[in-house]
Amino acid sequence: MVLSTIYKRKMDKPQAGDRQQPSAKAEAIVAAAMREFLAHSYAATSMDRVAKAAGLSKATVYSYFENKEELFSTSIERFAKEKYAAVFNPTGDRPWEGEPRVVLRRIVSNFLEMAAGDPQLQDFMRSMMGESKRFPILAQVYVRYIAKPVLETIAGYLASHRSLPIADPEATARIILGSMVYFHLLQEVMHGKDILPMERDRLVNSLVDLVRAPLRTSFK
Amino acid sequence: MVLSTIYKRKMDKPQAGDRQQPSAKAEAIVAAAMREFLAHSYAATSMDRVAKAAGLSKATVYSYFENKEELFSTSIERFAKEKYAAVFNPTGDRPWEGEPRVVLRRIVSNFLEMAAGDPQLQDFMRSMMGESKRFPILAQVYVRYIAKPVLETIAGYLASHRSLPIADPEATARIILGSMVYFHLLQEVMHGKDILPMERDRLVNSLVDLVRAPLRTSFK
DNA sequence: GTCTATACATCGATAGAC
DNA sequence: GTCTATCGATGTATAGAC
Repeated sequence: MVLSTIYKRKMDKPQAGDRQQPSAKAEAIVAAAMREFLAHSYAATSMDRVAKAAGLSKATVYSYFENKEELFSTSIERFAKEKYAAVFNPTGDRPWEGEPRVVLRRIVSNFLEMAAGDPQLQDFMRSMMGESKRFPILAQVYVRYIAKPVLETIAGYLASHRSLPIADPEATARIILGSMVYFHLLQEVMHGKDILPMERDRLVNSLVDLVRAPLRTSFK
Repeated sequence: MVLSTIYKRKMDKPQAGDRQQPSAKAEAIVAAAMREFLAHSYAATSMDRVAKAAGLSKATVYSYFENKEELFSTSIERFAKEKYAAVFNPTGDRPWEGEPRVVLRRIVSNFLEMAAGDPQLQDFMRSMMGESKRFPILAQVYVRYIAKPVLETIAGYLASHRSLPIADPEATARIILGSMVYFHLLQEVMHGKDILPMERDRLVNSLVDLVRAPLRTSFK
């Protein structure tokens, strides 16, 4: 079930067309809530704060959303789907064209650079992880709309280039995405870059080596 | 600076020996706080709840710890250091002995199995990530006391077996640990195992392939 | 030293004026 | 429809009794 469909239902004579055309005011509330929730976490964000950020009174906010939990779910789900487009469509017009090693380098490099420079994405990861117990369905929105399509795209690419030495494309996609995300989590989200410094290119190089041409020398 | 050294200082005549020998009551408070904070997150855990779980009054808790933030930091830091021992010393008496592919398989397999069966570890990851903005120093405790030694151990192992086809042991250690942790985050923490099912062994096999002997067949 | 009782603030949510 | 004002609950932290 899509969370954004459970907007508050008014009891008195709902007009036809209400559902397909959310008001501009509801949009402003969601936009403000998105910013505030991401910046200060669910618990530390008061409804007064959201109302003020939206330029409305708290009562008005409550006339559009049933309660705090629904507003949070709606806002974060919206962000997840918008952000997914950014992650999924890397910069550059034809990111998936070219020689496989070049493509993989471009994809990984773009992701790491984009993630490191996007504080909102770091806050989003914090929210997702931190609230995944209280809002399990929201965590699954992340899995379904971000992780799953990205994994499928990578796995599909690996599988469609049979010349690559990849025995299990789906598992290899997990390795590639997992390495990137955990690198981002350690360096940026967990503030580890001063404690565990590492140039992005070293990770990129080692990941590209996953699809390296087999060596000709024998050893062991 | 180690957080656990900033226990509340009494203003009246501090006795020598107080710092090296925390009272049994302080230990009980930390133990109770650890359970409650991990189970319900920082914001959702009240000091009343901690006090009740410790079998003491709230005023007594405040006589041992300056405030909620200090108690949280102390408790989570304690958990991080205790848990580190469990992650770092996998079950089995000699986990690092044997043929490299066998060793790697054992290490990865043990980690994934242990992580999936430990709800407290999942809660710990949620807390670390979720509170990494409000408590950046605590996130760095995770980096310093868990991620760093694990990465160094893996990298050291890879580096000391020069026959392995590993160009950059430190970056490869990031790939191995990142793949394991993100797998755990997706499947368990983010409740993704029903949406993105995958047998652990498929990830294990693909990771072990990282140190595979180079193929003899040429292609492309 | 430990407890009970309470001060003080904040928050989610709503009633009622306009 | 939107606002102001407020209610009731809860939470942190402390004063004061014992």
